[in-house]
Amino acid sequence: MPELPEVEVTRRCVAPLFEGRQIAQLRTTRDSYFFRTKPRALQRRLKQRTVQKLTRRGKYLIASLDDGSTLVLHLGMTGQLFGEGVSSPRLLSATARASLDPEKQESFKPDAHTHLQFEFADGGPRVFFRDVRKFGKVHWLAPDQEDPRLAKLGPDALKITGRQLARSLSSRKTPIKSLLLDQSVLAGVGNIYADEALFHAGIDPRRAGADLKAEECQALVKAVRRVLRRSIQTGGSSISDYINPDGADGQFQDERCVYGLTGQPCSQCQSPIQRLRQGQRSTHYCPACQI
DNA sequence: GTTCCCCTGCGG
DNA sequence: CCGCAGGGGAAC
Repeated sequence: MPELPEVEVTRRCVAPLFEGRQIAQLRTTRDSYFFRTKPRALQRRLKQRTVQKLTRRGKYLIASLDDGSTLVLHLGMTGQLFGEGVSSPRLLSATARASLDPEKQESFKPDAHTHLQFEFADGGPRVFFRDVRKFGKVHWLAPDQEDPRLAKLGPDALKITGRQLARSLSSRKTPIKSLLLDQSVLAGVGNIYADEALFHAGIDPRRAGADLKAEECQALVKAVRRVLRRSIQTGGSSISDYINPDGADGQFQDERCVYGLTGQPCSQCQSPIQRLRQGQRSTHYCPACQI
């Protein structure tokens, strides 16, 4: 679910809940694919550690700890990281929601999908990591230990230059849409913002990477930056699962031009937005505006 | 390059 | 019942 903007909004919201606080205890669910580091080991490694800084690389959140070790978090498709006290029905499944009394503003209670509960020594608000589909990941790194996945990330999508992009695309016959999703080319773009950026740059998602001219690469990185910045400003996109850690919906979904708008008239030319399959993901684009 | 997998829930 | 979903990794 979350792409760079949602991860960045999440980081900004929860950083104050992590930074400078000592973890007293970590509660977890039972072992699953979610845990790259097993629950027991995670609990042992984090106990008594103080979080110094919460940073972001691409779609990863990285907590640096006071003993030089690192906690790496990825939200996957349905991951939610938020502080205790948030009251939001969207955190719950439809069935769980139905059983809630809408009158009393009940705050979130950890449920079966709440895989991490950070409890702090100051006794203040806990931090929860909830993930229904468990495509999210948590991973602990010893001091100086490198994560091969992080090492493979390309330049952050907010920072990559047209020149850098052009260089990565040369000699690639893969469709540009798929290349935008490739985190080793640039880090942070996912399915929504890839489609939106290609629309704003006027580029057909099926074109081979190597086919893009220098000016088009320039236009594309500008479009990528514009949609990502704008989405961060508006609190991200709330389409199905995502909500801000402060419990509010993002607003960027209202500014979408193509994603999830199959059959709707293009905002520029009124042609119906088309949908197609690339890899296992769907792509949305305007057949008239994007060439 | 595709294809399939991980997992759960929703909506047609 | 089926196909769909802001992700990523591994196997053909």
